[in-house]
Parts: sequence; C-alpha cells; structure tokens
Amino acid sequence: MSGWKALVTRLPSSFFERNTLEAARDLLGQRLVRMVDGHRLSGLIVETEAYIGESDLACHASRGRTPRTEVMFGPPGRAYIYFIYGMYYCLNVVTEPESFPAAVLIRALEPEEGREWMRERRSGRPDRELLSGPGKLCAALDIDKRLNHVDLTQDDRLFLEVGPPVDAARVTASPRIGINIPGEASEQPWRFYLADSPFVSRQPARRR
DNA sequence: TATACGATCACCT
DNA sequence: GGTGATCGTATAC
Repeated sequence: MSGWKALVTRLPSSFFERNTLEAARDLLGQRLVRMVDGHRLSGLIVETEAYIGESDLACHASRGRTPRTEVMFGPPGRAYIYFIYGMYYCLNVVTEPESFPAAVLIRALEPEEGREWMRERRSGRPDRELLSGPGKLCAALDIDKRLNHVDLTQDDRLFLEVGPPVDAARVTASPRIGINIPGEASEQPWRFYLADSPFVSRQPARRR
C-alpha cells in the first residue's frame, strides 16, 4: 500500500474522448511534461480554452478539413500545434471521438520542474511570466511544429500526467481571449482558469 | 501568384 | 490604453 502515491499516471485517451467543455475544465490542475535532452520540464495547467466543432466560428475547423486542421478530425489525445502571428506556436489537445473536430488550447501553466531551463529560453523573465500565455509556454518548453500530431497518451517527448486535485471553487469560466467575431463565438464562456492563480495569462478584471 | 489576416507578445504612451 | 513584428494559411484572383 505504501508508495502508491508515487505512481505517476498519464491521462488516458478516455479523458479526451468526451465533451470538450468537460475536458477543458478537468485539464486544470493536470501536469504537462516536456522532455528535453533527458530533462523534465513541467507545469500545472491553470488556464484552458475549448474549441468545439465546425459550428464554432472561432474554431479553426469551422473552415472545414484542411492540412492544418486535419489532426482535429483524428483520434483524441493528439497534439494540435499551429503557428500564429508569424512568430508563435500554440498547443492544443484534440478531444471528442474521432471525426468530430475539437480541441482544448493550453493557455497557461504554473511552472514546476526545469524552471532554470525555461528562464534561459524566456530571457530571464520572472517565473510568473514563464508560461503565462499560449505562445509563451510553447517558447519556454521548446514546443513547435515538430510535435504536431504527437499522441500525448503515448509519446515520450510531450505528455500529460494526473496532477493534484483542484478545488472546484477555484475554477472560473469567461469568454475566450482574442476572439473578435460578430456573434456568439466571442461570448461563449469557454475559457477556464484558476481565478486565484498568479500564473494565468490575464488576471481577472478588477472589482469596483 | 497575390493578398489579407490571425486562438500573441513585448514594449510603448 | 495602443501598436509593430513576422509568416503560414486560407481565400480570392
């Protein structure tokens, strides 16, 4: 019995083969691990966003099946990594059963292992800013197109582990960041984050 | 082929 | 609060 806690479990494909909103919410608190030169770089997920199907105009798959979006139509648990604004990558995890195109964007992590290595890649920025944004975390963890399509339930370079339980009271929803499309896509509360975390990409709006 | 733009970020006022 | 950097992708010609 003693020692069972030391067993580290990966998130299985059943975690991703379900409703994207549930997966996005439940990814909070889980651990993303990147192996680089035998070193573990990791962080706890504190912010996610759901992109759900061809009818979601903010989802890249709303434009149909293309070379870029093809991975979203495939099996769940794979990485969908895209290049944006000419200089950043963003990491998503594919969700829902195969042929339903959806994914969860990993927007921010609380740094754990490998902080010194991350600081080097992030120009010595403070820990709070190492992984506090989708482009930042890919830069800090050396995540780019090479890892597109990777099976996060099997791969040894990039994967997800079960993290410490998260108190449901900490979980907050809001509209997705950076979506400026007329209509409901801009308003759906499909961003999930830990409101009390200093490591999210944007702090909650000031109360007044 | 040509062009407009984006699920961002860092730095500016 | 605002804006430039920089290029793959989608779409229009």
